[in-house]
Amino acid sequence: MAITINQIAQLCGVSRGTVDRALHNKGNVRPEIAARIREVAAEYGYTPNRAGLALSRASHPIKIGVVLHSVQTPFIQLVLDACRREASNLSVFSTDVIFRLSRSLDPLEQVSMIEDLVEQHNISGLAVMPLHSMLVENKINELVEQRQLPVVTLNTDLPNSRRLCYIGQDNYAAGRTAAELMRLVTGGKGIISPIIGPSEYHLAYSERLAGFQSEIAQIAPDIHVQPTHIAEDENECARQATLALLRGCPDLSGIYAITPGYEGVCRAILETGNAHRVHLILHDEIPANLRHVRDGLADFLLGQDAEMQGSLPLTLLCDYIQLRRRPKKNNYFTDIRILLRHNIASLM
Amino acid sequence: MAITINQIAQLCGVSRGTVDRALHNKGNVRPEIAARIREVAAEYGYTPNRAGLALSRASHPIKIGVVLHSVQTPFIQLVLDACRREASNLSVFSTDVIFRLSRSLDPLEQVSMIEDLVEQHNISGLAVMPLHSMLVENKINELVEQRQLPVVTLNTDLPNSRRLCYIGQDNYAAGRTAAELMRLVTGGKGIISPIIGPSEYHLAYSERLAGFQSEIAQIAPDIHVQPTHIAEDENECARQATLALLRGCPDLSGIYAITPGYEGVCRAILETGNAHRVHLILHDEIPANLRHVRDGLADFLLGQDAEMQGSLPLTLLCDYIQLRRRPKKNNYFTDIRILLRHNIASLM
DNA sequence: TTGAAAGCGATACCAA
DNA sequence: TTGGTATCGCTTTCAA
Repeated sequence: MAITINQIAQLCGVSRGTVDRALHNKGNVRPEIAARIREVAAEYGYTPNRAGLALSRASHPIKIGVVLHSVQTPFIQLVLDACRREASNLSVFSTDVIFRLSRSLDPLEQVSMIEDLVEQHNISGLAVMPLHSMLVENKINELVEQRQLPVVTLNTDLPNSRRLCYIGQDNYAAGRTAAELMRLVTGGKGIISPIIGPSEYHLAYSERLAGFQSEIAQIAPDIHVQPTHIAEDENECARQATLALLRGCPDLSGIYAITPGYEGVCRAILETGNAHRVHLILHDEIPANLRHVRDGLADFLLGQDAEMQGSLPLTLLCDYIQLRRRPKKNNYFTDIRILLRHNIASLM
Repeated sequence: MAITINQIAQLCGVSRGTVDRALHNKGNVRPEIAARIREVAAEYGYTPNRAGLALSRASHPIKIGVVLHSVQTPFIQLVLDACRREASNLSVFSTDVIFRLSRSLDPLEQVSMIEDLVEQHNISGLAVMPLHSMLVENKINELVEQRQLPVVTLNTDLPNSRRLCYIGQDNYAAGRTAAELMRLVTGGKGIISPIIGPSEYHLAYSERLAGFQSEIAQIAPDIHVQPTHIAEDENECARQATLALLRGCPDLSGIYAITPGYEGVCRAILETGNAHRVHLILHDEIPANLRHVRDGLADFLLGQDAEMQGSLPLTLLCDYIQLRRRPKKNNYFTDIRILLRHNIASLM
């Protein structure tokens, strides 16, 4: 059993209250006594008991804000689910989580959501899936610098901001992985079209495409890459674009579906009836996509760990706020999961 | 905030002690009052507050036993690390974990380790990586039936025992996945040799081989599978066997290394100098194997989630013991991870 | 059969 | 600048 605040008090011949004040630098302790207390605490490796901490906080829970966008997409739904689950675990530690969810890609809206959490709800930490905009970046930096609020980014990063850390995929590496898999199934030749939705505010998407293109150029110079851009990452839009693509390019060897709208892509392939010719690699480990892999329409699925993207940000913030424990890493890259017909049974 | 035992007491007009006795069936409560208390608890969805639970238990921690074998192998080391980490998290819940580790494959020793934990240490739950032996199976059943002790299996299962659940890979599916990958890289023809250590007491190993063989037969009938059995899952033994294999079969297309001894296999391939001809698929996400993938010696690595295999058994046991919450699933299959050069950067 | 009280570890607040 | 006390939710023990 670790040492407790009571034992430190006894060892130093003072009361618990004094120890508490000394360890939290609240003043009102004679400097030499404070020093002695901190010394003893360090010597015995004092760590506050979390059950005690939680219980004493029961009437004044800590609040953590979560800001997500694109919540209508199935993958972000999974992240949100994981986040809610972890939130209910954290209620054990007397920590409340407040959600602000958006379906749009509007940086102004995101900034105002953050402001609302800070001003109205007095949060002690923020987990955000940031839009790729200076407005958001500046707001994050302001929170960190002027309010000492810990901020973590999830799913998509703003690497130049002053966030504590990032939890999510290395999207560039995911794109490179897709390239290698495409080389394997096509034999390294033919025309491939990545299909990508609007990526202006969504760094993750453009990184996947860049990784794919750069890797194909290196390992399969005989593959011709011809991106298809769609106006919205949504099924009908994706379907129309895929239909046009398949008709315009009958000898297409492969499609790399980078952004949501997967159902639209799959329907278009089925409708044009060349399911057996076009190789297909999809992102996002959602039930519908798993079914397409099982049924043989898609060769591979690239998954990312929704569970970890939802839970780890809250865990890290909670540790930071309660125990002042800084995250060990700057980037917590989640797995780049490769799923095919043979290893998805336990996920369905 | 969930309802507390105090609030239930007030609602029912009795004291906390009475509520406690009623909810835990400790007797000494008038039946009609007990019924009323349980009714109110159910109505308001009472769940004990874990911080309170933990704190009150601080002086009498719950004890959980962990029994592992093959601890000298690098993968089990990772499982053990994860297990230790989770154990230190659980100390928050006033739960102590006692380890019994073995390097051998002796069922008698495993049984006596379990007995020691039960008799001498009075554990309230057991997580075990079981040997494939009736001795172990009977012992597990005895604990469950005669002592109502919850038992979970990890890494390797005894599906016919009365364990609460299994946490680990679906090894048969892992073997099938290896088969598909081998088909991809070899083009579906040639001679392939799975290399496998002693699997008499180690169900996981024989399942991988069976899965591999059955799937190859289905999807790549032109591949000839020719297993190599080695006497010990250890490097020098594996090296000798691999050298003999490569010399005896110069046109070998692929090796599927199923059990530890990977370093030996890799050294043998490098020594005979045909690193560029033989395709290689390895199990186990350990640092040395990751390096072989990075360096191009191995085509694929099949990983399993050591983290989850170490932590989930303890979490589930703790929930079961403290909250009487039964695991939701009979099998918690961990990911069958496919790793190649492009998606391992974040793991190294 | 029931209730009251102490204790677990930490924090907050009031009184000295 | 300090110490004492109440509080959080639950279990355990002792007394009525």
